[in-house]
Amino acid sequence: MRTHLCGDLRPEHIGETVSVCGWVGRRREHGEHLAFVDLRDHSGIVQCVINDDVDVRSEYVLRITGTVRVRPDGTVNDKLPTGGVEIGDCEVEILRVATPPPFPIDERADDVDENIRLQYRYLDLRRERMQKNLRIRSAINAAVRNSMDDQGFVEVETPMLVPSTPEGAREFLVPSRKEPGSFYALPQSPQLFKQLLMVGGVDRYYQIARCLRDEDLRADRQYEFMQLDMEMSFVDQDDVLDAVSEAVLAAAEAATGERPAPIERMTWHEAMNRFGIDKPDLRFDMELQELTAVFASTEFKAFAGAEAIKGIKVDGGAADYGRNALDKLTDKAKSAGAKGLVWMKATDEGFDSPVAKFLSDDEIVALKAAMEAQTGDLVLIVADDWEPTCEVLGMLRNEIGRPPVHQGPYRYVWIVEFPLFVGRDKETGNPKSGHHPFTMPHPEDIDKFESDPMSVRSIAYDLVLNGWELGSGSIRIHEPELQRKVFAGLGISDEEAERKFGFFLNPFEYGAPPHGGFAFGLDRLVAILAGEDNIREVIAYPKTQSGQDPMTNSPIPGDPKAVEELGLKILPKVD
RNA sequence: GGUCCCGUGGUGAAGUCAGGAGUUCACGCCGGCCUGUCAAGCCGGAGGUCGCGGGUUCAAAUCCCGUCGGGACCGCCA
Repeated sequence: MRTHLCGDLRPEHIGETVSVCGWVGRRREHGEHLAFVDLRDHSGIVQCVINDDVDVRSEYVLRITGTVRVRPDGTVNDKLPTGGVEIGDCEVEILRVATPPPFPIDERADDVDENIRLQYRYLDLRRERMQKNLRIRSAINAAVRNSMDDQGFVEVETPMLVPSTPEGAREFLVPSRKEPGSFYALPQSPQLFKQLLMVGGVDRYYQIARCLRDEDLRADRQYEFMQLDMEMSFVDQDDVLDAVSEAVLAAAEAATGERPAPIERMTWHEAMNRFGIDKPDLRFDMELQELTAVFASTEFKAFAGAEAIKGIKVDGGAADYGRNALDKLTDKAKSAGAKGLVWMKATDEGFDSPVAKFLSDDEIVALKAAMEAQTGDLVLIVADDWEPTCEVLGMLRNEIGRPPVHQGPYRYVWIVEFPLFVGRDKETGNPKSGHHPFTMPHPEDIDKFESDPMSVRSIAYDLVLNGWELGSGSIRIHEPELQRKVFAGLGISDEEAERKFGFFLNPFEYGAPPHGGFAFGLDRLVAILAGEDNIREVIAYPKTQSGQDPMTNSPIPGDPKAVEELGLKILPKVD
């Protein structure tokens, strides 16, 4: 039907007779015998000059055949890539008329209520922004596949109907028709199957896998999302990090045209200490400063005896944060678990602060030096145990200084040496897994299992980009001895382990190779590389925060017959 | 489960704090004029249950209560 794409026409095509197909973006009529039509397809728009009286309106679908010609002097449009040429002597074929769209099919729809964009997603997708995002996504998928193929990985598809697993995210359940009362689950990840692929001798597996989790949605979370899932045999941590880095850097290069520098590494402990979070955004400073020594012998009760005292400095922030704003920050700090928040505004003499009178002159001087505080700076201080102190200041640091996620340079970082155990179960008091219970403990820390379990590190790692967690992985335990030891640390008995994880661990008896792997979220990577703050913008048909699809109105009530056939009974809703 | 913000012709906004006739602006739409525009221009027109329900009031887009929908975040996401 067509010889060229609208956005591809250039002066080199002058004189050619071409056919282009697309939608009417805009028409400008100048009486009966002259009209300009901007015809749009995914490649861009081109101006068509129509001398006949043809009734074409917004979003009509046209095939236009005409001659490419140079635009008359003074009418070149520098804003358009095709702006040097136009199609003249046009023969217009109306392939389909169209109802006027509910919103303009251009960048002005960026401001339209997202619910309306999603209700008419097929129109939203016609826009340059969405076309660009879908194509970046496609390019990233292709680059990832190529990179994994080049590195000798084998793509294997794992099932979508899987057994329910006892731990982890809430699952979507699928009722079995043949066995009423029994259910499949949709996979939160191919974890079980990929590790068994290692037992199966696949050696290097990958999959661009759809994963599903029935947890509340966010800007960076959808019920269903895509992961580059991979697993490798006979490797250590460096092998996995190298392989994933290669794929991520190739994807970034495909999306931006520029290959990022090698990805730096940081231990979890350093990330917490310097940035107060395990997914630090390295695009801005405002690092946590160590103040414990400054107040080692303080009289100030809120600081005395605290395990850790740390502060952050907001350059020139004294003027920006009035009493009201500081109260809000304090509330936020408290709701994040802080006992309180001390704010101090640096002055020429010392500090303007409600607590300044409790501090000695030496402490004031030492504090100024430690924070490198200049007049006009705002200093925020938290004193508590080490971890909550770091976490609260990390939250405040992000709250105050973090740019939109797409802005500025891309800062990738590997966070390594995560703790094996994180927190304790409220009921049993047993430690909980940081990553999952099959994660390899750090060999140097194995003797600390009984004496100090919370300090045991693991061979688990996260990949972080601009403060977003892209994904995580670990070296897995492949020896039953060590697995038993970790289960013991988690308070899981042999019987419970057999009941909960036997189907997974028993195959390891047949010769599991040492192995490890990783999975990272493609939606998040695409969003950041496409300059979007929300993964819905890089997903063709996303769900709203309440899990609805305004276009299809799903979810919808089940057909009573189908429900009955599945052996289900719907109970009335209870509050 | 929680905190905060938002809901006004097809679209985006102003009006809401401080109640007084569905008022205003821009875009779009329909009709007319117009032979070089490009977010074309000029003239005219249509289009609204101010998300929904209740309350207060002589009077509610505006105040109060409830509810629905959307968004950001916390919890949650081994």
